[in-house]
Amino acid sequence: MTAALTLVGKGRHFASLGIREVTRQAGVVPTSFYRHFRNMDDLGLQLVDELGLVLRRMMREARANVLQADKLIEESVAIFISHAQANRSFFLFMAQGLAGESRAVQEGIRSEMRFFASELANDLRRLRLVDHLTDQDLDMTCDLVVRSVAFSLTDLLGVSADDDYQIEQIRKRTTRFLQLIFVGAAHWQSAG
Amino acid sequence: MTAALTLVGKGRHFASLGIREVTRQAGVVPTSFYRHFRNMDDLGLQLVDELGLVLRRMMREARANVLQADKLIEESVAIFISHAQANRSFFLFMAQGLAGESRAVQEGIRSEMRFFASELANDLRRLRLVDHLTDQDLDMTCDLVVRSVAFSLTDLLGVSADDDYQIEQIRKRTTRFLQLIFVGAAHWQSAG
DNA sequence: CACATTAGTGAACACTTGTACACACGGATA
DNA sequence: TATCCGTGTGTACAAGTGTTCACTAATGTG
Repeated sequence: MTAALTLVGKGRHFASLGIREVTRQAGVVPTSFYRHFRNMDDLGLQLVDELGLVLRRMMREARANVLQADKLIEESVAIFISHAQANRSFFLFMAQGLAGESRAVQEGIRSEMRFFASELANDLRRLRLVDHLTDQDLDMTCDLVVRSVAFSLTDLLGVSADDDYQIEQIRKRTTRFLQLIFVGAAHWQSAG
Repeated sequence: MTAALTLVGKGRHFASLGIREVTRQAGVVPTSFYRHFRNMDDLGLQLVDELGLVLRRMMREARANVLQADKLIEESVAIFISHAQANRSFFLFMAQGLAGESRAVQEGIRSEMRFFASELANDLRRLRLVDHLTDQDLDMTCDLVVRSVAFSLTDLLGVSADDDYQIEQIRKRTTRFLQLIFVGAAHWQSAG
């Protein structure tokens, strides 16, 4: 699995990886592959599971670090970006998988995103920041937030990991996106 | 090119297509490929160019059909969805290419999206619907709109083309996303 | 008409690919 | 101590891969 991620990190697309290629990168003979996975789709699914762990760690850190509400968005975006940098290959895999070849992987990633969105909704509810929204409207808002962040991810992964200027631009833009969405949410009742 | 799109439409990922595979689908001998393209990346780039045409046709239709402003969002989303259905393979290719293997294709698609967003900004400006926003804020809003719609695209392409119920759900959700964003934009000044 | 250009053909090349099979080693269990 | 069991190895095979080259048939231009 690490070998596959390494190749993805080098710019390859997961869908174009072959069994021999992955085992070669892992420094192991091709037949060993079958000791662990039935095929590449299977490997992809196990990667999705690990992706879940990465996301949960990220949420935990965000909850621990975001103390005062007024900086909530900025802090969260910063944490997200630093995690995306630290696990670049993982997030690359995630971005690829969303429109990938395996329906199962696609569904898995989508489901991780839904989970993430619902956790976000819980947190916001708990912080009593969104009392005027119905549950349904809050879910929608969080869904949109997660999608926007996920899309920013593809921006982020498109620039080189040490291009601080561009990364800062992406951070600012993502922050403003979320601010815009929350302004919308704050005034939603009047238009809903 | 049609052959490549056909394969993508059948669920294959563009990055995993080979020259022989594409020519086979095209009913032509492998060597003929080189009469038209230098390699698969080249083919991808030419597909991006054609994608531009598809998008432009879509914008033209939207401009022609969206007459009264109060239904602007709903109408536009509907037109987008019907175009996405009519050119499923093209949009599938676009969704894949955003996180694809070829940096050039990636950049091409991104640039088409930027163009789309800037045209949208022009239209909104012309309709005098957003007089209170600075150019910069309007650009940001349109960027977010285009991204949200693009993400909905991956939802849409994930369900079968004749699952009317699911498609209707996606249409409604996308519409509400955009409404939320525009509510945010309408009140942006107070928070910006 | 002669000619150049374009698109397609078929054979050939040196590799790479997925997968099967029998086998070998090391650590845990009984 | 003997026996599994998980992991890795080496060999093998049929099929598929990208790319080359020289050849041919159709097209439109002088």
